[in-house]
Amino acid sequence: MEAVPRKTTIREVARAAGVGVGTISRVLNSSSQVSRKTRTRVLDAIRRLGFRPNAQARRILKRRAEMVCFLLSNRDFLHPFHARILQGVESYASGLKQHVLFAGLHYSPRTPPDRIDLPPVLQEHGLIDGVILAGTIYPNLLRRIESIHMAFVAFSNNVVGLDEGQQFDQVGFDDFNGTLQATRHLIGKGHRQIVFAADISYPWFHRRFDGYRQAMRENKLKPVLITARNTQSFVDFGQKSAPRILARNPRPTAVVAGNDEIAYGLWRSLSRQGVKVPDQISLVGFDDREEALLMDPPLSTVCVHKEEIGEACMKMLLERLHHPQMAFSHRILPTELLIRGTVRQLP
Amino acid sequence: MEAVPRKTTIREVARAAGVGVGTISRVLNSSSQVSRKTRTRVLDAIRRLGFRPNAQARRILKRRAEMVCFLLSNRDFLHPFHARILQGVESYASGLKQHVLFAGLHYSPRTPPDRIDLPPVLQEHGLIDGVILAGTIYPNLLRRIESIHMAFVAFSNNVVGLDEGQQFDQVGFDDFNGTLQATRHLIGKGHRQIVFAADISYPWFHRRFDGYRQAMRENKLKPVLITARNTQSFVDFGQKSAPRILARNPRPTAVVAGNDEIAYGLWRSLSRQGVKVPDQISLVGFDDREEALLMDPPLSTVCVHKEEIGEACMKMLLERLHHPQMAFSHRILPTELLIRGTVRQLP
DNA sequence: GACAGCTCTGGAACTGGTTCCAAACCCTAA
DNA sequence: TTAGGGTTTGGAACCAGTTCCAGAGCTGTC
Repeated sequence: MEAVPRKTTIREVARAAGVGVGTISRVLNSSSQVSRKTRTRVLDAIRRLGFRPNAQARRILKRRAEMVCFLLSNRDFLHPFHARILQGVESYASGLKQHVLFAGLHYSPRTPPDRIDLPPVLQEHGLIDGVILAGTIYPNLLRRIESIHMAFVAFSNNVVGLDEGQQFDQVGFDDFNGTLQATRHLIGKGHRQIVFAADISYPWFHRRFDGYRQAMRENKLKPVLITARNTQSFVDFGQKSAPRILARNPRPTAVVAGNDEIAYGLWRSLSRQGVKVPDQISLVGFDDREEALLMDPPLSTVCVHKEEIGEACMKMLLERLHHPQMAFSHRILPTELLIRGTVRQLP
Repeated sequence: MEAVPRKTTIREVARAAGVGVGTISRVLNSSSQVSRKTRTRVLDAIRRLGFRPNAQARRILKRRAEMVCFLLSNRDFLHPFHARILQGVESYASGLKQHVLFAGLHYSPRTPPDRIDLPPVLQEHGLIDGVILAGTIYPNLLRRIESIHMAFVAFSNNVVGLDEGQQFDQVGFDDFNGTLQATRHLIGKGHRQIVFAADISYPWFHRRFDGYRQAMRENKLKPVLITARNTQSFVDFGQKSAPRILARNPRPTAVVAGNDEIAYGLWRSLSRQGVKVPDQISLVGFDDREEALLMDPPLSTVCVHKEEIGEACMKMLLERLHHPQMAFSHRILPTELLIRGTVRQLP
């Protein structure tokens, strides 16, 4: 361990190695021709002086920050779902020597775009090359980001209230086919009385409902939507919708829940009333959140590869940065049905 | 919306406002004296040209990146516990116009310090001012960070295998007093047969066990440690320790679980065997994780203010940066006992 | 009217890298 | 020995800010 090697500059290294500053730069960027002899001499000096190039200085010239921001909007806590997307972004990014800044933002969908108070990262210029938008995204935020001419990619499943015309880069997963597949699976297991539980005023639940409905219709079955009122959370929604499901006549043999939290609430409420899952009622969730494995038996659910979403967002953002004129793209990743313990084969 | 205001520089603004570059800089940094008249003229030009100063350039001169890195070690996923710490860091930081980079790292406790392959952020120089270490921290990582002369603060509860001598800035919460308080609470409710369930080879569980033991001893009660073998997770640990608890004679009336996941596993296993919580056995957890509220009834647990930890880490790191010679500090935040539904008053 | 003392301002020099051009160098062939 | 080609190298100019110093401008007092 040597003593405090404070801020050695490229010029000092040049002097120590007896070469010009340009040569040091060439060695550092392993670009173009430097003779083997000079190269080792330079590398030696670098090691001796404990030199590490100042990243900021390079960035000015390169006109690239090699940094992107992961912006989580309107979430008061970083849920594992988004945390995994963030991790996907980070692990892909770090492989390409790109860095990821984390920032949070709270705003109202009704604030005019130019009034949205962006976090400090987005106020400065040149700090980041682009943004990945996660959390709930309203059109005014999109317009705000556009107005500062910042490249961005949005995680599209939580985009709300978008006027059709608006075009931008987005990555999401397939809500529709997820429930379509899950419902077909239930039908394949002999179920006929299948209901769907969620509040379809959320656009993603609406898409999931459409998938469920499609599967029901193609089998000439009647789709039924179950909702609950005055709920404080998705788990609560699940709990409150349980009695409504049990009250139906004939009683449903299976439920497609809008997401795993609803499924969890449903399961808890059902078990409390002595209704066994899957013996008396089968259950399928969506998202593959932590709750799925906390249930007993573990929940069959539609799995979303969150890290992959993050990776795809980062990849798309980099493409945008390299080709600013490129047409906008919307990538939809497939989902996967995870068969665990909450679906029973009917006789 | 004006058309593409690409990279306006301070010199262009100076020309537009008919002043020198120094004046622009002075206005931007709201430092020292600039006459009211000139100031408004400059601000006007800035607005007209849509000028945003380049952050990188300033950083070189200021010798401050105004950026720190949140480094999550040896976790293959960003658990809500750490996610909340990250959010605490970010929200405090952004108030002070500091930025937070997220990075992950995997390493073995046996890798020699200089062999640890740090993420790109830490390899460059001047990109960040300091690091906040979260996740599992072994001594070799601490030495590695020290060797690159980077300021850091560690979240101390997950520091493992530390030789006493090593000094560094750390923030943690009070494992010992948490279980001490929780156990006293149980005793106050009339419980006498209380066991503690966790694998105390983890240092934090050992500290929690010590707190439990202290409470038992000061009431002349015999501490009992319950463990389980071949477990895949904490939840599994809880499940597997349930039969061991029930097998004891006399049967315990209460359990202090090492954390909420163990408590959850315990609860699930107990309910499956028809043992009611809290009617037949009381239960207290630790950490106040999501699982606590997913239980039925919700779990009484020792609450840790995670955002506060993040905030304290950031605050301490900034102090270190301003006073590099300052003595090391170790801040221990208090915990809070959350009384919910899993503790019964004994007659 | 001269001089002191203050505030305000312009712009050169600077930060620590990269880029590029011209010059030096090396080797081969005539 | 010299010309010609490619390779390697030095260093000035640059990027987009900050800092600092000298000087301009203003006011007030003797």
